[in-house]
Parts: sequence; C-alpha cells; structure tokens
Amino acid sequence: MQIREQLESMINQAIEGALEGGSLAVDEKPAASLERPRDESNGDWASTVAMRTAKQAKMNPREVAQIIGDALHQNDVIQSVEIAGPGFINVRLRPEAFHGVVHEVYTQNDGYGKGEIPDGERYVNLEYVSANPTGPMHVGHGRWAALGDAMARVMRHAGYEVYEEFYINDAGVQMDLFGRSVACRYLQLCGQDIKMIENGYGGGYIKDIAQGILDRDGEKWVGVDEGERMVAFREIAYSEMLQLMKNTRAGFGNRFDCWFSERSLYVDGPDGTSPVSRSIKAMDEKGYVYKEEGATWFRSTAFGDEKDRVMIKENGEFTYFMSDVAYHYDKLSRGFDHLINIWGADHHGYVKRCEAMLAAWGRPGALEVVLGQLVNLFRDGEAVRMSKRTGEMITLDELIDEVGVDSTRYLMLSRSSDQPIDFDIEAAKKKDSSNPVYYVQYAHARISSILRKVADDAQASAVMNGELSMDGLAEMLFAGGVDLAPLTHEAEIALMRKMSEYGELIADAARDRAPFRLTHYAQDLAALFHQFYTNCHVIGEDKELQTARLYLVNATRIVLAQTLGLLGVSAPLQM
RNA sequence: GCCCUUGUGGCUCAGGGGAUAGAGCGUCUGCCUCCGGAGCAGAAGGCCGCAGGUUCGAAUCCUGUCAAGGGCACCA
Repeated sequence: MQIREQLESMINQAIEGALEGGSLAVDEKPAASLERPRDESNGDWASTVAMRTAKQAKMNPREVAQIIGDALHQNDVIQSVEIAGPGFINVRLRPEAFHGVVHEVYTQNDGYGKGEIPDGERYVNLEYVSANPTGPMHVGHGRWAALGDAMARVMRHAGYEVYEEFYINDAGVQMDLFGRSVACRYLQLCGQDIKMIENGYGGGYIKDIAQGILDRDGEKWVGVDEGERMVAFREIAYSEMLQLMKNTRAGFGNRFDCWFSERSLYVDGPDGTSPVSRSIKAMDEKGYVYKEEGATWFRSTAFGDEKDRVMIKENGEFTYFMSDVAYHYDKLSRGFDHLINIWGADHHGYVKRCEAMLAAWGRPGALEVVLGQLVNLFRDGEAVRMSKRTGEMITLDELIDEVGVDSTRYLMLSRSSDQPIDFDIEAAKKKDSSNPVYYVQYAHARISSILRKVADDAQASAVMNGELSMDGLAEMLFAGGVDLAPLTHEAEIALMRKMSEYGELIADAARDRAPFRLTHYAQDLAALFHQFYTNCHVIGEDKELQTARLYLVNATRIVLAQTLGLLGVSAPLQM
C-alpha cells in the first residue's frame, strides 16, 4: 500500500472516531483531503479537512483540527502530528516509512511509477509532427517531435497504450507545386532561361533534388510533356523527402508506429469504398451533410462551429478539410478509445470543426487537440529569420548537428506547450551550469562514478565497455541484502521523499499531457542528490551505512535515468 | 470585430483554491588534504498586468479591462 493511502485511511478512521464519539457533528463525513505542503518544514503531508468542515461543524477550524489530530496516534508510519496555521493537520512521517520506497525502486526498476488506465480509455492514437513532405523538417517540427515522443512515453508509463502516428500531407496542390519547383530547377540546370514559378519552393534542397535527377537521367526529361514531368518529379522528390524525414526522425529518437499517407484516404478498397466515401456516408446518415450551390457541406454549426464547412467544392475537388474528415473517421474505425493531435497554435481555428465531426459520428470528446506555441530561434540573442518559401531556414538536422540531441530535446521539453520557446542556439550549446540538461546528467554521471568506485576493477571496466549494465552491477553489490535503518539523515530523507512522488508525477503529467513537468522533477531530484552528496559521504563509511547509502544512490540512479529516458534524453555514465 | 493562448523578482520559467509565492540564470559572499567543483551553502531582488466578484481562504475560479502573440477561405 502506498504511503498516501495508508495516511488517508488513518485520517478517515480519526474522523469516524470523532463523529461516533460525538466530539464532531456534521451531516456528511468529510474527505481526508490530503496534500503535500509546499514548504517541507510543514511536514510530509497535510490535511485541510478541518478548514473545510469548520463551518458545517460550527467550530473553530483549529479546534476541529485538534480533535482529528488527537485521534491520530503515532505508529510505524507517523512520527508526529502538528496543528498549524489556520487549521492544517501536519503529519511528519518516520524515516522508515520512506525506506519502502527505496526497495520498491530497486525491485521494480523500469517499472517503478507505472500506472494503470482502465479499459475503454487506454488505447490512444497520438498524431504529431505531420507535415508536407515538400521540404526538410525544420526547428518547429523539432518541438512537436520531442513533445509527442515524450508524451507517448510518459503516457505509456502511466498505463496508456499509445499508437504514434505521422500524417503525411502528400495530397493536394502543394505537392504539385513542389513537383513543378523541381522541374523548374531541372530545366534551369539544363540551361534553359526560365524563372522560378510563382509560390514555388526556393530552398537549396530543390536544386539538389533536380541535380540528382540530372545526374541519374541526363536531360531526358526536357522534351517530356509538362504535366507528366511534374508528376514524375513530384514522386521522385516526395520519396527523397520522406526518406529524409524518416532519417531525421530516427536521429531524433522518435518511433512512429505508422506513417499515414493522405493520398490513401482517396483510394477505393476491394469493397469499392474509400475512407472519404465512408466518412461522408457516416456523417450523412446522421443528417449532417447537405448540398448547396453545388458544394457538399458539413453542418458543423450543429456542434458549436461558427460556420458550416465545405468538404467537396462546387468544381468537384475535395477540400483539405475533407482529408481530415476521412482521416479522423479512419482513425476511429481502427478502434482507438481516444485521439490526440498535437498541432501548432496557428491551427487553432481548425480545432472546432474537427471536434464537430467527431461529435457528428456520435463520439463527442473523442478528439483532443493539444495546441503548442511555436519556437523562436535565436543565435546570441539575435532572432534567426525563418522562411520555408525562400528556403532561408535552419533544418532540424542542422540544429541537432550543432547543438546535440540531448540538449535540443531537453530545452524543447522544458516548457509548458502553451508557452512559446525562445531557443537560443548558442545558449543551448553551452556545457556549463547555465544549461540544465548538464546539471541533471552530471548527477547521473556522479552516481555512476560512485558505483564504479565501489565495484572491483573488473566490474568497473565491464561497465565502461558495456559488458555489464548498471543494474547488473547493482545486483552484485546488493546480493547480500541491505538494511536501510541507517538512513535517517535529512538529505537522505529528502531524496527518498522525492522518489516517493514519482508515481503521482507520472500520472499527473500523463493526464495533463505535460511532459515538461518531468524536466522540473529531474532537476529537483538532481539537486537533492547533489545536496546529499555534499552532506553524506558514501564510500569509506562503516559497512552498514555505506551499503545503505549505496543502495539509496543506486535507487536515485534508476529514477533519474528513468525520468531522462521518458524525455528521450540520455543518462551518461560519464561526461 | 470575434475566437484561442499568455502577462509571476533584472532575465527565462514553475505553481492553476490552502500556510511566509518557488526554481534556474545573472549579481554579491563563502566552501576542494575528502566518493567527479559541470558541485554545495548563503545574501540581495516580487503589493503574482489592473479593477471588481465568489470563498473560511484567490497568484490560482468568475466578470470586466489593458498589453503581447496567434487564428478567423469552396488555401493547404
């Protein structure tokens, strides 16, 4: 049983006792109302039940607190109870109460802090990044890549089953424009004096693709019909860009379960229907489709949208929205309990109509859109201008190359997604205390160093060359069993207390789709470790104390590595 | 005009009904005969944009207001 639950039942008993004994008179039995005091000097846990019930009980809140507090006697969990402030019941726990946490970390290891999500809520589709395959991924995509990946990992740890999906916008006029831009560059390379088409893609990579075609095929495309050439070039360029995106993704640590092609939505299956036709039919059956002025509309205003939306234009073409209708219908039909999309804040006007279509199919609330603010790139305080059209931009690959994956990911993740990020390349490159990722990683490296130091030489070198895992080493070190009774120092308890909060952190961060909280946790835990390190010597203490402290240090390593792992950041053995 | 997000120390941000509002950076002062000083300890610095309201209690919830950013297509 978790400490929180134990305390809760003790307080509940105390309340019941007071009610039965007649010292407290209320209509309804109040809840235990436990919370963690911000300020540690107020104890490990506090109950606000007295202040909540004082009015009903017609008593002073401090009196109520006293009655309940008196009924809480000291036992193997509670060390002391104190009534403070306006009527807080502050509980301080015995050091032994935290020892169980350390054992839990050791035995559960990777599984520490895991949660469970009930059937019917568990299976989640998470779509993120999702871009036109008409250019390399840029820095903005990096934020979504980091956020989506971390969100997926955190949610999995909390008990969700997460299916990660990348939606490739490979249909529509942008793709044709892309193909024509490549054709344009190709013809220029062949010596023709023509201008880049209007709204064409101007990036240098377009020229590279054209050059590649020229190297491979020579000038054989010059005389070909313009439309045919556009299609051919579009497809060549598409597959190159997709491969590039997949490489970037791999370099950044993302693992998509599916790359979903927008085009596939328009393809008829063996039964003669496509996601497009099926989604419209399902909507029509519910009465939310109508025709007007030759176009086919979705009556999204029935669900709070400000105006109805066109799905099929008067000229018979499909709108971009049509793709999304079909896409979301397809996702639903794949059996997910819940759909999450991560979009940039610039798409916010699009949210209502998408939520509306889920409602039209009888699944209101099934779609959740997480809107993230954008990334502003700086170098030494100077804004770096970005424009995809002119091709003036820094790609995600270049950023990772220059800054490194760990630092990039950590900084991208360390802010709430509804906070814009000013990402300074020079600041991100700094390997000193101004860069929080190093502070955290340093704690992990220090821990590894301590554990190596107590190991024998063979073990230590086996760890360094990868033949022995840290867990394997720990197993050897603690084979004889460990007694944690010597762990009573303030710094030791603070460390254990922090680790005891891990499960709640995971559950909250998953629920709120807020992996950035893990960066704060990692920094807190690292700070507590550094404090412990300065105050409590490990190696060379008497045998029992050394082993107990080593065991605590190892548990800290596990939680720290786990936290960094959920963020997609490495936990180095040395730096 | 309407919609969304954000206003918290010099800077970057946490906290989203509970106690004296926290952290990092920066500034200043200390700490290595000792497990990694990429560290630790301490100091200075805030009427939580403004005004009302709800509550035993508001930085937090509600209303209004000011400011910043983003969005309002038979574009994608």
